[in-house]
Amino acid sequence: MKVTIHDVAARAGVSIKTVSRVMNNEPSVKQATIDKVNQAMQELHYQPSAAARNLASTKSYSIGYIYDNPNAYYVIDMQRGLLDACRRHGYELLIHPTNAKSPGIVQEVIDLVQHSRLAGLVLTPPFSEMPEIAEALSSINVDFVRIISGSTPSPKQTNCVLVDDFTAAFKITNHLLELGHSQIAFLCGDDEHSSSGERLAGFKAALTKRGINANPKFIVPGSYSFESGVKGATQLLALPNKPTAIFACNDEIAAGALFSARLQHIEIPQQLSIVGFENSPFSRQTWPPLTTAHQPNSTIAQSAAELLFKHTRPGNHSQTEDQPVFIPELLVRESTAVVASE
Amino acid sequence: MKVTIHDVAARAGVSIKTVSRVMNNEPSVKQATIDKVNQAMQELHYQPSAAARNLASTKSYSIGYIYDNPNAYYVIDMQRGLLDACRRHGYELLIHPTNAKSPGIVQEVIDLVQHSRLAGLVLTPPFSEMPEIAEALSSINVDFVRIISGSTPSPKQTNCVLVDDFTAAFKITNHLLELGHSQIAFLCGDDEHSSSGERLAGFKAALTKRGINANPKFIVPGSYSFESGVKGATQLLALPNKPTAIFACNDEIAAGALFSARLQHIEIPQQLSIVGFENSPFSRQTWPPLTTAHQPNSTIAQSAAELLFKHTRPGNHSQTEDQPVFIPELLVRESTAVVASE
DNA sequence: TAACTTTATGACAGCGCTGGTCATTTTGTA
DNA sequence: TACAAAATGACCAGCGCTGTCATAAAGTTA
Repeated sequence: MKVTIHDVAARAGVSIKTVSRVMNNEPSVKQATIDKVNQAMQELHYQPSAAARNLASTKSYSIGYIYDNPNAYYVIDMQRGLLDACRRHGYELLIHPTNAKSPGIVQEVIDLVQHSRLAGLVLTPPFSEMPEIAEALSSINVDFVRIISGSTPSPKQTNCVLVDDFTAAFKITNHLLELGHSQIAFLCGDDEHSSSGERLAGFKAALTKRGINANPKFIVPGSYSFESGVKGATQLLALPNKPTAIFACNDEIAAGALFSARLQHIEIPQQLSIVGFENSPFSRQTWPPLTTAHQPNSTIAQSAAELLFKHTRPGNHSQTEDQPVFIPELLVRESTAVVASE
Repeated sequence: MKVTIHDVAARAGVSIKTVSRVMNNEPSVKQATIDKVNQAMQELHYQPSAAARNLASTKSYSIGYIYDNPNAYYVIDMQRGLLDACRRHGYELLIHPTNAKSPGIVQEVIDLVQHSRLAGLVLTPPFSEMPEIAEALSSINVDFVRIISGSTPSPKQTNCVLVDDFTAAFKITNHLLELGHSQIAFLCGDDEHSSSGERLAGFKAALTKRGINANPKFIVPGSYSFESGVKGATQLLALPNKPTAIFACNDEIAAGALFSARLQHIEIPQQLSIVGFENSPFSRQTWPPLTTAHQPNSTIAQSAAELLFKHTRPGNHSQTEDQPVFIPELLVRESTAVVASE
C-alpha cells in the first residue's frame, strides 16, 4: 500500500542506498541509473517520507511561507505555486500567517524556523522588504528567498525573485499613450510597498519618453484599497481639467476609481479610460472589465521555491547568479479606449 | 540545544516510555509520575518532534484541508482557524488545493491521505457535499469533519459542523420586513451549493410567517458571482412592479445587484434595499457598504478541527453528539433602509 | 500471609530514511 | 592486458518517538 524507498529500489533493481543517492543528487551515480530510479519513482508514485527524512537527516525538508497580506487572492496563488514546487521536490510547506507589524515579529520568525527546523523561507511583501527580517535570518544561517519589486538583478542579492513592476507600468502607460491619451493620472498604492514606487517610476518614465511632463496634480497618493480609489478618482474628476485616463496602482484601486466615475455618470471607457494592475479577480468583477497587467503569481512562487531548493541542496551550488525576473503582461480589456476627441 | 524525550526522562527519573505515555494521555500512569514528567517537560521547554511521532506512530499528527473554492477570502479564513487549532494541539496542517470536478478526485484524496498519513481531513463545500468523497474516506477508515449548511444536528452524522444558513436568512429577511418591505426579491447562488437552497428556504419561511406569498418572479436563479448579480437585478428592475428590496445570496451577487441598480440611477438604499451574505471584504468594498450576514469562518474552522482531534484522540470518545451549529449574524450597514413610501 | 489480580513501568524493536565505512563490481584509460 | 577511477551495494548506527510485551509494584482477597 505505502511505497517506501525499498519498493523503489526493488523496482529499479538497485539498492536503497542508490535510490537515496539519486534523491539527494549525490555525485557518482551514472545517468542511466538515475533515469532508472526516477522512472521507478514515477511508476510507483513514490513520495519520500518527509518525516523520515527530517528525522534522519541533518538537513531539513520543509520550507516555510510567512505572510501578512490582506489580498487573499495573492496569498492563495502564492501558496499554490509553492505547493507545486514542494511536491515536485519532496518538500513540505509550512504556512504561517502572522502580523508583520507585531513588535515581536523577528523573534517569532526565528522561533518558527528553529522549532520547525525549516530548510528555508519564502518571503513576500511586506516581509521581503523588511531588512530586520533578512538580517535575523542571515544571522542564524537560514536560507530565504525574497520576492520583491525590481528590474535589475543585483549581484550581491542572489536570493531574490524580481517582479519588474517598472517595465510593466511602462508598458501599460504606453498602451494609454498609444490610445492618444496624454492627460493621464496615477493613483498610488501604499508608500511602504516598493511596488507602488516602481509602478509610478515606470509610469513617469513612459511619459517622459514621449516628452510629456507628468502633471503633479495627477499623481495622487493613496493606498491599495477600493476606498482609496474612490477618493482619489473623485478628487481627480473634480479638477478643472480632468485626466482622460487613470492608471490605478492595482485592481482594487481601479475598481474604486471606476465606481467613482460611474457615480458621476462618466462613461467608461468612452469618456475616461481606467487601467488596473495585478489581474486579480477584481478586475473581472467590474463593469466594464479592467485593462490590467497580469502578474503570474503562481509561477513566481514556484520560481522562488526552486531557487530556495537550489540554495539548500548541496549539489547545485552553481554560483551563477540566477535571479529570475518576471514582467507582468499587459492585458487589454474593455476599460480603455481611444481618447475622446473633444 | 535540542531537548529530546531522553532528556525529559532523565530529568524526571523515569523511562522514556513513561514520558511518552504522559504525552499521549495513556492510562495507567500514576498522578505523581504525570506531575513529575510534566514538570520536567516544562523546565526543559520540551517540544515533541512531529517528524518522529509521525514516523513511529500508527496515528498521525497532521490533518489535511482540501479545498477548491474560488473565494480566496473564505479559504484564507478557514486556514487561519485550522492553523490556530493545530498549533494548540501540536498538529501539523497540510493544505491541498485541488479541482473538485476532476475525474480522479476521489483517488487523489485517497492518495493524499494515505501518502501523507493524515489523521483526518476537514472538508468544506464543495467537498463536504460530495457523497463519493465521504464514502471513500469512510471506506478507508479515515476521520473527517464536514462543514455544511444545515440547521438541525442529525444523530447519524456526528462529524459535521453546521452553518445555519436557514436561520440566518430568516433573520435577514426579517430585518427587511421590519423595515416595511414586502416586495422582496431573492437572487440565488449556485444550485449545487446547498447553502443557496438553505438561504432561500429561510427567506421563504420568513415571508410565509408574515403571511406574504413569495412572488415567483422575485426568485431568480443564478450563481455565486458578480455577473449573476448584475444579470438578476437587471431582470428584476425591469419588472413592471419592481421589488423594493433584494436579498442576494452572497456579497458578490449583492455587489452585482448594487452595480446594476446604480447603472439605472436607482438610489441605494432610498429607492431599493440590498442585502448580501457572508461579510466578505466585498461587502465593505461597495458603496454603500452592504448589510449582510457575518459568517465567522475562522471560528467555524477551529471548531471543525477540534472536533476532528476529538475523534482522532483515543481518550476522548465521548459519544455525545457534539455537533456545533453556527448561525451567521445580521450585520446592518448602509444598503438597507425603511421602504420608500410611494 | 500466600496467592492472585490489577496497575504501573521498563526493555526493546522498528518506523523510513540518511550518513558513514568498506567491499565489490563495472567502466574507462594507458 | 593491467590498472586506476567511477559506480554501486552491503551493512550498521541512529534520528526521536511509539507499540508490544514482559516485568515489577501495588492492591485485593481468603
